[in-house]
Amino acid sequence: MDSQVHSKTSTLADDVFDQLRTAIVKGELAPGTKVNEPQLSKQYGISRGPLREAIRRLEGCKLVEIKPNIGAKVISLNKVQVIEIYEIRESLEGLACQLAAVNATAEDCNKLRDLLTHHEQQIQSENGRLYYQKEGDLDFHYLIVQLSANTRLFDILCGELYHLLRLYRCQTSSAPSRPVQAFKEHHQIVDALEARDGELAELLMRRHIASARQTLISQLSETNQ
Amino acid sequence: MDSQVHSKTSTLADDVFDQLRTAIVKGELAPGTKVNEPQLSKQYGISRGPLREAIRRLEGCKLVEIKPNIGAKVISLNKVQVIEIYEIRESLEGLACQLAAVNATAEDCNKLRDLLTHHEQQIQSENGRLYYQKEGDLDFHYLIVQLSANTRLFDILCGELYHLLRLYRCQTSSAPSRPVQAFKEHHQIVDALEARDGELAELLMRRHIASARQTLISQLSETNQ
DNA sequence: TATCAATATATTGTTGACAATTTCTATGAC
DNA sequence: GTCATAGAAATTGTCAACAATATATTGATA
Repeated sequence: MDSQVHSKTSTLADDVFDQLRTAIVKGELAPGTKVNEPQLSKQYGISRGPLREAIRRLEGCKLVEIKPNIGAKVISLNKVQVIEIYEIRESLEGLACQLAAVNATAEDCNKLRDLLTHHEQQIQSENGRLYYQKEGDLDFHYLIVQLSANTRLFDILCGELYHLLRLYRCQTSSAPSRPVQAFKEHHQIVDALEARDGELAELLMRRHIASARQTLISQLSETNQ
Repeated sequence: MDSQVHSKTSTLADDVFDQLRTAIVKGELAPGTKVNEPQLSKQYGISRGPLREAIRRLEGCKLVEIKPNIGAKVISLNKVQVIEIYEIRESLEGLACQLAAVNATAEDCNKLRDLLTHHEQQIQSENGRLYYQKEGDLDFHYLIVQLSANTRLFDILCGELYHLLRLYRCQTSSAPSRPVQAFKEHHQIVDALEARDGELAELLMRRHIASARQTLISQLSETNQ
């Protein structure tokens, strides 16, 4: 029964990769931070071998940049790069809506409604507002991408781009700046999905993300990071 | 002058990563192949340390899959996954055209024309036909993505998805099946770019890729790989 | 002959040591 | 005080050895 009690299901490199990635995405390892191997190997209680493997994997994910003989640095995004990501999001999440409109069941749509209702409740209280702004927005988008049933699309958006946006939000301590409007738009998108109107859902989603991008661009002209 | 003659500009792990990635994308390391560490470390004349780092980086790029205590395997795509990629291409290359229409200079458009003319000449001879089908098609798309000036878009398409398509073409020994029609469509896209009509360029590109996807889907119903 | 267990071999995972390079520090010249 | 240089310290790159696990082989049994 417990025949695989002896075999480990993960390696040290895998574990540390997960921890490092989480630390980077959550901002605990701030963008631009140098990755110090002796320090981290002590901190995680492992030798430098598996640690370096984890760092190389992060390099493959483009979460750190390695320069020979110098070391790895946590990536840091400037506003131009974030705007690039928003352009891609607009395109890809439009696709996600199109596909989701075909796949989503009534149950799926209810789930989306529940999520929005829950966010609405959270947004009432001031601390909840913070919660919604920080994570809730992406939760909604996350679910829709799942409904697209396109695995690679999911990987690109939920496994890469959303991580980077979280990173950037930590980096700049910024939150989505139009939560109430966004909330309304989210409901409209679910309306379209329920009506199985993929074209409309795509249009609304693209417009939704384009608005957020516009907000970012206007911020760009103010400060210059 | 030659003060940096002593410092290496790349590590063994970097070099081997490049070689392995090329080998995978070119099909020399066939999809599904097990990555044998002792064998490869002998072949490249390095120890297993940097080799494993290179493999971990490939894992980050999703070109190999590693199972603990078992090893790495070169990824292999099935048709469903390729169709997923085509869906994403349709979306992202539409975006690329939109952006390229804004950025492309007259010179850039001439470059695109030259490329197509060159392909036209190649396509005359039978062996050239093979060349065009194998690489020429992607060359055209590559250039347009460059003109989009969106660095991350370039990374996703040219640094990931095109690699995977090459991989798949090697895997199945298949070539794009509608080269003449594609050729015509390419010219139409350049027409739109020259006219600075981003909307039209996007429409044409999306239709162009959608056609290729349709061809794939009809092949899917015949054989089942 | 097929199946299972025990052993042997090969492969992967991990570590610590050493070499190569960079970064920090202190000394001295101007 | 600033700058350059030489040496010291720290960090990265590489390797070989060992431990842990998986795979292959052998032989015994039904």
